[in-house]
Formats: sequence, C-alpha cells, structure tokens
Amino acid sequence: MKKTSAETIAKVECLFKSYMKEEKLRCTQKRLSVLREIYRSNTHLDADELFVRLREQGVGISRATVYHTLDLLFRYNLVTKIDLGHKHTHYEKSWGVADHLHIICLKCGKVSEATSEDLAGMMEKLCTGHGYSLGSFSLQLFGECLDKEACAQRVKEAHKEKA
Amino acid sequence: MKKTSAETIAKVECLFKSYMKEEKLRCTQKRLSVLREIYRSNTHLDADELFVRLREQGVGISRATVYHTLDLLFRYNLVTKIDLGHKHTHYEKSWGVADHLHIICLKCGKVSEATSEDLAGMMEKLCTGHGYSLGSFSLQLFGECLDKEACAQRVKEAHKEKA
DNA sequence: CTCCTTGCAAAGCCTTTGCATTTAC
DNA sequence: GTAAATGCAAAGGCTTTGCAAGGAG
Repeated sequence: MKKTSAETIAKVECLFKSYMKEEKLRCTQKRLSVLREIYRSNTHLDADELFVRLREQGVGISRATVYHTLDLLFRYNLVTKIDLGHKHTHYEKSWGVADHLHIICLKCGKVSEATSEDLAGMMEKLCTGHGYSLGSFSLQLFGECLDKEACAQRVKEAHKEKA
Repeated sequence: MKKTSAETIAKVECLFKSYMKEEKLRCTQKRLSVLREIYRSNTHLDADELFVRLREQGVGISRATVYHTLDLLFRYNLVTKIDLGHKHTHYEKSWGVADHLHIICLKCGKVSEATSEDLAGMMEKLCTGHGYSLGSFSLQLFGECLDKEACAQRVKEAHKEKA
C-alpha cells in the first residue's frame, strides 16, 4: 500500500485530536504514537507487531493500551480491521485510502493488495441506500493463485519452515 | 439473506462430494450435516451456534469437528467467514450468493444485509487482474445509522441487558 | 484393512478486564 | 482537582491440538 505523506499524517492527527475533543476523551502521547506508527507503515500489522515496533522506538506502552487504542481508532474510522485468514486480526490505516482491498490465496496464503476507484462510491451508495453513513469498509477476496507452480512452491517452503 | 432451495442444497452437496473425492478426503455424515445446516440457515452463524443447533437436531458432533469442518468448507469456498465486529468469527453459506455483504453500525452494532449485482463481476475482474481466481469474498461496511434516534435507543437497550 | 475422521480434554493464545497509579485538561 | 488513561497481571473465551477410538472407502 502507498506511503502516506507527512502532510496527510498531520491531517489525520488533527482529525483525531478533534474527535477526542468532541467526545471529551484525551489525546495522549501513547495514542498518537499508535496512530503515527500505523500511518507510517505501508502494510497491515497485528496488535503485537505494533506493540513491538513501538517498544523498539522507545515508546513505553503496554499491550493493553495498544488494544484499547486500536479499538478507539477503529471506532473513529482511522484504522481498518482485516482478517487475512491468519489466526488474528490485522490493522491498517484507512483514512485517505478508501479504495484498498486484499486478495488472499487459500492454498499458499499469499496476500496481494489491490485498489479500485469505483469501489468507494459504490460502497457509499450501498450504505446510504440501507440507512447508514459509511465510515470504512473491509474487503477480502479469497481465491487461488493462477500461477499454480509458484503457488505450490510457496506451499512447499511453508512446510519446510514448520519442520 | 435469501432461502436456499432444496435443489441448490443438493447441488452444493454434490459439489462437496466431488471435492472430497478429488482430494481423497472423506464425505462423512457429520461434515454433510454441517454443510446442510449452514445452507438451510438464512443468516450468519458462529461455530458455537452451529454446534448447538446440530446437537438439538440429534447430530452427535463435537466442537472440534465443527471447527475442522468449517475450515474445510471455507477452503473450498462453500462458506464465508465474516467479522461482524463481535468477538468471534461468523460463517455463512457462500455458494450461489456471490453478491452478499453486511453493513454494521459502529455505535449500536446493528447489522444489515445488502446485495449488489455488480459486485461479483467487479471482484472477479480484480482477482484475475492480480493473478488470482476468485473463490469467495468477504465485504463489510462499517458506519453509523442515519436514524440517530433508533440507534441511541438500541445502545440504551444493550446497556440494560448488561446490567 | 488402511488411513482419515472424530472426540475429549487440555493447551494455546489473542484479547479483555479489574484495579491501583499516573496524567491530561 | 477530577475524570480519563495506563499498566500489570490475571482471567476470559474462542480455537486448536494430541492421541486413542471409530468409521469411510
């Protein structure tokens, strides 16, 4: 997924601050550091990866706070939750990337990213048509690699790793 | 979601049998009963609901087998996994319903179903464009009810239930 | 008759929670 | 100063797994 510009990150932070103010919640350094790390990253992360990255950067934060914050960011549509067919939830930035989806191979587990311009508009329409306003969406396509050879190769390698 | 006709269920069973044969796996009664129950149902179920329903029908089955079977059915694109923002995964039939999605209110948790005719074709194109064949897809829209009053009412009721 | 499937119970593991402490405003 | 946020550790709860018994092909 595309890199997020510094200006965009600033905008998202600003947005987050205003949300917090509205709801009489607090804009703490830890919350901001989670938000920033997600927007600096160009891929999907799980809660633990996020926790580790932040600790490596010297941010003193606990898993509990990471989970709390992710939930908060999700409720305000600043991050998306994704189920990539692994055992746990992944998260990624969502503001300014409303055209983003994942394609997952059910055989080898390969994940590709795709974008579609028409998507956002379509989702918007569906939402309003059913009496909702759209915050974010989560779209995963499950299928199989067309390149059977490379796919089988990846399956083999995954087996090796396990042994 | 729409009711599945008896003929369609028969088709799906047949499909499942052929998959099992191809892969030298076994088409057991327990697996069939899970498949049937999902296709008979017109809504999303979680693993435990499925387990309870089957037991009520006198099917002697264990949770372990339910989980195993769901995973199997998912890999062969006969069921879809959905994250409705609750704590655990939901499953629903997917064969013959490739135009189905959920809209979830982040405030009150209300879930609506929607269908879109263009969706399947669009997903198909995206998949092949990225070197995959499409099996199934999972699409959730997260937003907020436009009817703020009814939404607030549901939030209130949910609080009551907890207490 | 062989190998796959099932079930039980236990383990695993991500995620949540209670409560005391710290901190934003 | 007050209500919210944080962290720790422990609990929670869905899901997976090991292994022995059962069943499909």
